[in-house]
Amino acid sequence: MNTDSLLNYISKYIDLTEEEQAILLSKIKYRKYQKGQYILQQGDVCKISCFILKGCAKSYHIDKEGQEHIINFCIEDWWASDLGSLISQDPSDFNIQCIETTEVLQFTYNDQESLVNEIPKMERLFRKMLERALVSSQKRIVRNFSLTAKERYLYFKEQNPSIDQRVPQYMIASYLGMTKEFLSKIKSQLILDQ
Amino acid sequence: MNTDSLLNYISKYIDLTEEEQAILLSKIKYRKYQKGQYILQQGDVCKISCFILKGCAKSYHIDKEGQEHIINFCIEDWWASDLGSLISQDPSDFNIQCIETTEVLQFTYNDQESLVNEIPKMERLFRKMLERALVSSQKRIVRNFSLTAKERYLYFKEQNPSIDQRVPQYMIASYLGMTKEFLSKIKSQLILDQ
DNA sequence: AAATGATGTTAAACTAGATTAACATTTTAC
DNA sequence: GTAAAATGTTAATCTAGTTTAACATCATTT
Repeated sequence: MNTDSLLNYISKYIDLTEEEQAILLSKIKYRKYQKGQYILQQGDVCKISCFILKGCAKSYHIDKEGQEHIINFCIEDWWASDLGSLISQDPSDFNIQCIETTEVLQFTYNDQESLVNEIPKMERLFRKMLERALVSSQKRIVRNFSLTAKERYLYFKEQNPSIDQRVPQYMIASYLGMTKEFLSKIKSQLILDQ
Repeated sequence: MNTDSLLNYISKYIDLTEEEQAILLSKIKYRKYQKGQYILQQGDVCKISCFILKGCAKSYHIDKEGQEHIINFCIEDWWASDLGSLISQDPSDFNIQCIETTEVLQFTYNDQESLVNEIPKMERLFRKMLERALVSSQKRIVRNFSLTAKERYLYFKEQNPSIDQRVPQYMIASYLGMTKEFLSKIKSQLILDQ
């Protein structure tokens, strides 16, 4: 179990002693998912947070018309979870499905809460992570309202060149809130523009 | 300075001793804004968080076409701030303007950070607040993608009947990501439907 | 009570993006 | 290496929501 990238990630926010690191790691479980497998299925209660070591997953919602809406791509050094379901323990509205073979370090919400009690400064880590996630979520709402489909794609591509390469185009269209046909049109226009 | 509603709000998340409450209150400043006044202006660095005691403010972004996009309505027992600017100390992309005479309890980010150091369990409060805010922000993104304009309005009205009454209709349209003319059309259709 | 500004309505013309459907290309599995 | 599945493209048609513009109503000030 390679825990370096998790410890490295955490060290950007807080300093942990060797003992604290040991406590943290004692709560963690390594798991490997094959492409296509679900980390979470809509309707199930979310029990875990996953730190992605390697691979890629999509978290998405299926609406009442059966349409898939991608909320996030989860890649290396990101977290995959449904926070809403995790804290309420209500059934989730989201699926999290691996679109590549994906290796994660996971811990349960209970372990996360007891971790916070044993190592109070972990609270600060989670607070800082949540701050950043909230800011980026709010900014996304603004972009969805104020940018055209083309502008949204260009922004996405600029901010996430690696995801743009890595993920099928129809999923990017879903993430950006447009149809795959329209994104295809946008891309062919962009080539003509050059 | 009436601090009951703030203390009551906090008590839903954590228990503070009398001394801790005193420390908290020592960092807080009461302020009254008149209708039309700005708590924050786009381009300024956000220095404070405001807990709303009474009144209502809108936080909004003005895009490059000059269009206003309302991010949130801030009413009693909510917070008004631009977290992104507050944590980065970069110029804000948002305005927060009072649409009623508004009374707030405010504290600076520095005071908030030192508060967290003096009373570590405040970290938990902020974490829990952020968790809820992030969940609701993510759910809003999903709604914006998966619901029609009419459905978004009906959901808003159901969840926020008091804001629907209290705030001019054209601002609600902006918050919901549609034009005021289209919201007007939706509402007249809804009356016919009955 | 008249005037001004803010808010809300209606309707016609328009458009960004969706839908449908047929086809092309790439990847995967056997 | 070929069939099947997954992904991407193109184009015609359609529609949810925007734009524009004129008018109506309500609230506030003098």
